[in-house]
This record gives sequence, structure tokens and C-alpha cells, in this order.
Amino acid sequence: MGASWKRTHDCGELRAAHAGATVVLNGWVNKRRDHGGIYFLDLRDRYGITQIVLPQKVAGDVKLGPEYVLSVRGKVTLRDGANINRERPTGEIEIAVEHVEVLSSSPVPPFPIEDEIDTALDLRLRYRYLDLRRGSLQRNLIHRSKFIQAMRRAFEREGFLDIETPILTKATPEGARDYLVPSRVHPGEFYALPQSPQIFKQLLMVSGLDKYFQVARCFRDEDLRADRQPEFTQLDMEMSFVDEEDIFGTWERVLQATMREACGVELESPFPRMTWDESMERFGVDKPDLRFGLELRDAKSWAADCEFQVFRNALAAGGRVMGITVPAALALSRKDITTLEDGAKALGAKGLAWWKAEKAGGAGPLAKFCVAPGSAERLMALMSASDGDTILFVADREAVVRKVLGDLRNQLGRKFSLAQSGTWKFTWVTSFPLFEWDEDSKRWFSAHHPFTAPVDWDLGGANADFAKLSSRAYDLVLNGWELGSGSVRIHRADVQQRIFEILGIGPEERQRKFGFLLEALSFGAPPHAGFALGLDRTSALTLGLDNIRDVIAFPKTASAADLMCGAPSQVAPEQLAEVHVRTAVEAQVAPEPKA
RNA sequence: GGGGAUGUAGCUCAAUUGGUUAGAGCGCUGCCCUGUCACGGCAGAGGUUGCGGGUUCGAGUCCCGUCAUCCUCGCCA
Repeated sequence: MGASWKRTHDCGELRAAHAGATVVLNGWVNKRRDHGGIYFLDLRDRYGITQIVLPQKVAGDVKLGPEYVLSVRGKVTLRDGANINRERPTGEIEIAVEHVEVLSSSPVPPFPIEDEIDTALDLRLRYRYLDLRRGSLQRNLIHRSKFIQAMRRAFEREGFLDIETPILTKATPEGARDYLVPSRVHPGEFYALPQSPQIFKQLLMVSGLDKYFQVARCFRDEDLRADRQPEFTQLDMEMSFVDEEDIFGTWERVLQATMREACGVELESPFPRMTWDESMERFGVDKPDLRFGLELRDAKSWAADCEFQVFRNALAAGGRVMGITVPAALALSRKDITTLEDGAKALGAKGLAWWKAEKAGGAGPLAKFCVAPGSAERLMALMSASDGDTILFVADREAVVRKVLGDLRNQLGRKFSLAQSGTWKFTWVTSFPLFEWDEDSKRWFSAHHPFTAPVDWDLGGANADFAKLSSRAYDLVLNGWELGSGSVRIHRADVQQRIFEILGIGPEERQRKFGFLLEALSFGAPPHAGFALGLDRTSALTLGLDNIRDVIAFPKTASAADLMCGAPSQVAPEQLAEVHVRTAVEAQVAPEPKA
């Protein structure tokens, strides 16, 4: 026999059909309504809320405070018509209590445990275990769990092996800042936490495991954002004897199955694809939100011979003149335009030229340059504008034009609610630049990572313009969010050597930093490619959330602190000595605990 | 590292131009109430105005610094 306090049902499952049964429920006191002679109490667990009815004599002198944990035994009773609560699945019944046992008491919680809450985030994070009692956060975690489990099943069906890779690994010279872990056994040496399992999954391909996947925790010591935590979770995968088409096809099947099982959404495939160049040219960003139009348009052919010096100078200096046509239906006031211009200037634009388009000449700062015969018509045709539309122009270096107009487009999308929620516009963005020039160190860096295959194995030959080389890297973008990225890898030693030369990594340095990988690749590496999907972002996005904190049980603050457990924290001098570390920071008095 | 916002009761907020004893709702405590489910009624407790300086006859309010949280630029191969 089990203990008599153990539940026979959960707080969400009893219905009218259970009437008459004697049951035991366990849960937390959610709300109390004391009517003197009769006492109502809502008992809550992960599965729901059930109303408990206590005649006063049963409640007696036992205190049943908020968030107390109870075991209640009683009879499932049908409610009279007027007393049925139609808002609740369990609303047709209630429990007429015969016995109540307090399993655990509680102080009054620092904030109410309710679905909708406007409590300050730092307080919620300090008492995260209470925050997580709230139905809305529990539903988020349940969704995330369902999503990840569906994805695991899909990869298993595809023949992938779930293989774990080390958390204590080697510091990587490029990329994000590493989290370091001092070694006790090797004085003065450090492990690094993985930014991703990148190198290990390539080694697994060399090993012939063929198809690998893992739900992998990754660590990057960089500043946080709403969509970035210092530790985050990826669905990481790699395949052998494949090219990007196999990666795209696998992921499209996996995402279709996952979205169907976890979200009840049918995705169309194949997903659209566009090159990085196309994305930058049409949307100004490398993660376009395809739920709305407002694409960027090139005004060069009009601007080149117009009277507006700013436009002509920008072109003469090798820059661009581009614009966005805002349809008349989306009314922009002068004040709106001023606000948009302020935003544009903050991003580096010198100004925002605009024209209220009309064949008769229109209005706005640009109107006086559109008076020449045919000029207005020509510009309107170029910008796909009709009478009454407003066109916003930026003239500058290409990078500035794209950045400003890309941001402007997203702002307009938000302002006019153009992006419909519940719509899932996936797209692959391919052919990213292979290298990026770093002005500070005067050298080239890999845009993705140094093992990314170039589109052209010859790397453009002897006199190549490295800035123009493309890589076989790709991102998966959903509704304006970068969900993940991957690439076809270099499996040819000669190409890898050439990449290192261009990056300015000499033979000695190469050997020290990547020797084990290069050696492994020399032992018969299959052509391979992979991808990793950010599960925090994907979970959040499929729930319609704009902050990944809400799908992470124990997230960190913008300063990478855990307000609940107090990490990071100082450690005892003995602990530091053991790992051969001395801090450069003055020893400080430990801060007062905040409670 | 830079920019912006916020910080007043357990929680969410208010407090006129710098001016009396810093208020309200919710929650909490006590009493009353047999059909509530945002129960209702009466009464009550509860404050280092984030912290430290300064200006002033007088500071929640103005100034300087600092801390925390959020958003963001840089950063994130």
C-alpha cells in the first residue's frame, strides 16, 4: 500500500464522469475564498486547477495559506448548473473534502503566482522556482520539451546517431570569447567551454559515423541580447558524403515533422533560397522577414543624372542610392518621417530624403528635383511607386545604405503590423562572404569559420579579390530571426592550407591551434557538411515570444548573472590556489546577500 | 566599453513648481458571511523613496557619483 497522502489523480483530469469517486489530490493552494460556513480553495498543479470545498468543520484551525502544499481526500461532486465554471476544464466538478493534510507550508510568496504577471523581472529571476510555477512559463517549457523531443525523433528516423561531445575542451583562437576553466592537474593551463561542437562533429565524420546529431549546450562569453544568452542550446548535426542540398532536404523534412507534431503547423517545402547578395540587395539584412514586402529598390539610374547633388555625389564616390516605397495605404505623417530620419541618422545615415510621389511633382524635399519632363514618371517606375506613395531614400556607402534601409524596413513592418503572427516564412540564405577584412588588425578573418568550403575551390586563382569570394555557408532564417547556420566543410588539405595562408595563420600556429583537426582530415576525410539550429530561439519564435528567457528555465540577466544562485561569485583563496589562479582584481568584501 | 529607459509598502503604481504626517489598488493579518471561482463587508499591520554624497530653511522631486534590471550599438568565427 502506498502512503495515504499520495494522489490518485492530478488537478487537471477530473470530469463529470468521475462523480461519486473518492479521490486524493496533491497540489499547491492557488486561491482561497472563505465564506465562513463554507470554504473554497483552488488546488493547482502542472496539469490544472481543481476546486476543493471544505465545510468549516473540516478546515478547522488548520491554516491553509497561499502556496501551501496539500493532500486532500474527498468525493468528486457534480456542481449545480449555476455553479459550473465554464472557464475551467474541471469546472463541472469539485471535491467535497473529507480530509486535508498539509504536506508543506509556505511564507506568502513575494509575487502572486498567476499566468499574467507584471512583476519586475529581477524579482522573478531571483525567485525563479516560484516564477516557474506560473502556468504561462510551464506551458513554454512544455512546448519546448515537445518541440525538442519531436525533433529528436525526426533525426532518429533519418538515421542520425545521438553522440555527446566534450564540455571541457580546447580554447579556439578565433570567433567568440571563450569561457575558460583552469586545470588543477596542469598548472597554468586552461580548458575552454565549447562555443559549438564544431571540430568534434567534423572528427566524427572522419571516424565514419556518417550522421551525427546532438542537443548541445554552447557557451560564448559575449554581451547578451533579447535573443542571446551566454549559454544556449543547439540542435547540432553533421553528415558525410553530402552537399548543401542534402542538408537543406534533411532539415526541411525534420522541421516539417517537428512543426506538425509540436505546433500543428504544416510547412511547405522546399523552403525558398536566396544568396546573401540577394538578401542584402532586396532587404538590406542577412535575415530577412519575408512576411511583408517593402523591398529596397535601386534608384541609381534616376539619381545618376538628377539635380540633387547629394545623390550624385554618393554615386560618384562609389556609393549607392536606394529607397523603399511605402504605399499610400500606409499613411506616413511628416512627424513619422522625422522619427524615421532620426533613427536613420543614429545608424550612420546623413539624412533621409523623401518624396511623396505624384506624376505632377508630388511633395517633400525631393519634389523639386522631379520637375523635369518625365522625371517623376521615371522615378516612380523605377521605385514601383503609384501616386500618393511615399518613397524614402538613403544615399551613402553601400554598407550604410543597406543597414539603414534594412532597419527602416523592419521598423515600418512593426509600425504598420505588416508581419502577421502565426505565419512561418522560412528561407535559406546561402553564399555568404568567405572572408571579412578587419580594419583594426589589418587582416582577413573567416566570416563563418576557417573550415568553411569556398564556392570556388581555386579561391579565385592568383590575383583574387578576397572580399568577393563566397563561401558554402548558409543560414536558416524564420520571420526575420537567424535560427541557425552551417556550411559545407573543407575536406581537401590543399584548400585548407591556402585558407590558412590568406588568414595569415602560419604553419607553426596552424599546427599548435588546429594540428589535431588537420591531421585527422589528412587520414581520409569524407566530404561533409552540417548545420546547427538554435533551439532557444526556435522555441521562443514558435510560441510568439520575443525573448528567449521565457523558454529557458534558469536564464541569466543582461550582465550574465544568475540572480537566483548568485553566480558568478568569488571563491575561497584555497580553491583558487588549487587551480593555480591568482586574480588581478583587488580582493573585495563579499557583497551583502540581497535578502 | 557607449547610448537610452526604469528603480517609492510584499506586488503594481501615484505623489502639482522643491513644502504639512509619502497615498491608492492588489496581496497579507484579524473579525463577519453556506455557493464562491477577480467572492463580499468591517478593521488593521506594512516605507532607509536602490545606495552614497551635494545644493537648500526644507529633497521621493534638483545636481554629482554609484549599483541593479531591461532594451540597444559595438561584440556574437
